[in-house]
Amino acid sequence: MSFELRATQALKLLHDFGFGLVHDQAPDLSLRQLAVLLTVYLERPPHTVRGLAAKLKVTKPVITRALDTMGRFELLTRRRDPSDRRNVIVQRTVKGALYVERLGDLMAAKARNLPR
Amino acid sequence: MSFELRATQALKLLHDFGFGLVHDQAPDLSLRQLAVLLTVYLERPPHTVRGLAAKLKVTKPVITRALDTMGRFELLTRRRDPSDRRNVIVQRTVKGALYVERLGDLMAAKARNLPR
DNA sequence: CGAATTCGTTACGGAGGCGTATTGTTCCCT
DNA sequence: AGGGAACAATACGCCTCCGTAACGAATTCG
Repeated sequence: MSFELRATQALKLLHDFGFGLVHDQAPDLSLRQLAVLLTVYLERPPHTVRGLAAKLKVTKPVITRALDTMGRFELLTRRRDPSDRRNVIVQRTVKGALYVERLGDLMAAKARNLPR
Repeated sequence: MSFELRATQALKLLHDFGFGLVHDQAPDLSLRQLAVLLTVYLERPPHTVRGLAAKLKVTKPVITRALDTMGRFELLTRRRDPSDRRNVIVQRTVKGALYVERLGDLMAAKARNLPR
């Protein structure tokens, strides 16, 4: 099992994947929002607004708004940190987990159809 | 050279890739715009507004606007079809080719760092 | 030739994005 | 306790996006 993905194959994968998402009427997230979502689901908690902003090198309102939007889709939730009530902890949701899982499956499926 | 990309690996790849793009201050394109761009650069010409709209299952103004935006970044150009002057042909640009190439390279690089 | 069709674009009202600057809480520290 | 720092959210003005509907230009067809 190797991952020697040539650039041309990577492009086709990206194309097919993006196509699948647009085609499926999935919420049209921006690359930034996607990066936030995947960070929360792939990296180790806890995730704060400040931490996410620093990690992505964007301003805090960008994160707040991304959480607003994706929260509306129920892909994420916010919770106040009990130990330091200034902080907001970003949490996963069932819907979000399913959505992320679908992303992975879709991409893996598209990778399977790549020409050698 | 195989492409058995597991879903979890696909997600990490997507995460790293999105991260790289956001980090590099690349124009924050939406998934739709990315799909349009890659279609033009990967599929065989000619590409018309109508054709792209049909292929992506979106309305024509969506394509027009995507061309406006990416045209501003000089990633694409429009040209009137001489043989049927109702049509607009979407064409590649040097900047666009470089940008797309960079996308492929970035993704291939991220794939190389994937855990087995 | 004139009417109907086919293009891409534009207009419109509404929604959401941006960065900067400000606000309200909560915590820290002396 | 009280002043300052840290945090997330909000306000602001501006820009881009959306879908629906209307539009002008070009072509096709009767």
